[in-house]
Amino acid sequence: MYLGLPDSDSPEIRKLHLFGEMEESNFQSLMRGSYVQNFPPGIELVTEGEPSDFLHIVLSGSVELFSSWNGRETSMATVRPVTTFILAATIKDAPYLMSARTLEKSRVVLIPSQDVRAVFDEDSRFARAIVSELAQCYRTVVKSQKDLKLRTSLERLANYLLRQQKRLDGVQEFNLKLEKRRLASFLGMTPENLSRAFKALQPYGVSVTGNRITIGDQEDLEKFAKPSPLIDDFKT
Amino acid sequence: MYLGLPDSDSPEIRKLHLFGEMEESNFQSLMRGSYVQNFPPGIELVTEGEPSDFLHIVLSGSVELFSSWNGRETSMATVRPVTTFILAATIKDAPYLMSARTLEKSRVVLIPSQDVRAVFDEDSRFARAIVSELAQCYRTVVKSQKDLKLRTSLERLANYLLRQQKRLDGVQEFNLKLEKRRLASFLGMTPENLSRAFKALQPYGVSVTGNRITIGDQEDLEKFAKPSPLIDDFKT
DNA sequence: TTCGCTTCTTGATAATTATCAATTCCGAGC
DNA sequence: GCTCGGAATTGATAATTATCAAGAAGCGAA
Repeated sequence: MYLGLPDSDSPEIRKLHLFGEMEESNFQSLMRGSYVQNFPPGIELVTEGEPSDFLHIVLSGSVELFSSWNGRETSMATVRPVTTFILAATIKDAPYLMSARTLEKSRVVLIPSQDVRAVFDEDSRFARAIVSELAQCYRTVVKSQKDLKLRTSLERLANYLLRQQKRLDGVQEFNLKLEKRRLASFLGMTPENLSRAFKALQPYGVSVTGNRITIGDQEDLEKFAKPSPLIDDFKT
Repeated sequence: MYLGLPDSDSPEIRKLHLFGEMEESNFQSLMRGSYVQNFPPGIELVTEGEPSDFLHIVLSGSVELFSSWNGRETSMATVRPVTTFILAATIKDAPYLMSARTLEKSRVVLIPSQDVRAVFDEDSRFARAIVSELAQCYRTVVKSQKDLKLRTSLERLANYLLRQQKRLDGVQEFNLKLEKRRLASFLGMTPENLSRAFKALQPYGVSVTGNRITIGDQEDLEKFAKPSPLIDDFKT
């Protein structure tokens, strides 16, 4: 009989904001009902429209959130360790609005949604953490919406590169963490367009070899990209 | 000395999901610190980037949420009575991500953010309501993002009209609730483009006179618009 | 290594959307 | 009613972005 999550996995989960402050007994109770699984790349973990039975946590690998309509598909976000996803659907007990698939071999925790809702009612610290996480998610999508509506695709790419650079402490060179076609979809453009956009950024000191990006002159690129904390900062 | 909200306003606020379940004493305490004000049209109530000192509630009139970047501006949402706005910023004690202005003469309640956060910690029912509201907000933006990324402007307009129609119990004729230029901005297009888009929907039975819309053949329009509950439903 | 597959790139073209300029329309205020 | 000014429409044009087709490059499996 299955008795919950392997002990080796729970400490890492406990470290997440979401679970960091809650009562140990409640945490244990959540973990007991959960299970962890390894998936190969390209597996669809979640399908939009289906009931949200589980809160998911990526322990390793990466997961793409995407949506489809009328034969078209768009990448909404990439989830990297260690992060939860589809919290809102779990909380509202509503259908998933996005699908999720593994991009690489990934280790994923599944916590039954009804357990999450039950513990939410018991544990006020957990409740507070959930609120904070949800507010964060909301603000992230709002920023992304502003990015989409206020900027051209070239400006979105330029700002994306600057965000990546900032995340890596301002290094001059770095590798893209996404396949280009997924990056294109995430940025709301076609792969062909992304290719041309990279070229169009050459005059601003951006050069690309495979998935290696070099930002020759950060100031120059910023002068074009005009990054704004109200769109591009992760924290606020 | 000012002693809080006029008694005439609180019942309506109490009716909101957000405040419906909380302890009366906590509700009273929130109301005591709040105040209500009438604004003429076109007043900027909130400016993006500023600290979020108040949770706002529209009691009458309407308020536009919008954002700017690099000299451009886009309409993000319209808030109608009786609804709160900028809850996430209040909860996170983070800067506003959107600005807000009155579209018409409006009556607005201002609740000090720190009071909201304080009561949140005291009152678990209020906390639960906030979570539910935040999750709702989040899901609304995700849907809007899908609308933007997966559809052309013509498809967005068609689906917008169908949503309005549905909201009005399927009436054949109705008035737009927004100026066309604001609708255009909300839909992510220019006013000129919106004008042409209306014409392009004529073959599907849509006719427009001023701000009066007639949907001649709903099925026909739906065949073009392909509405999806995962983008267009309010509730889920 | 080589094969086979997918991704990426490039060029040519088309569709979509934006911009600019000029009317026309409509409503508030006189 | 009339006048004024912003909003909406229309036409012409430009910019942006997508599509289609072909070739190049990269990568894993045999």
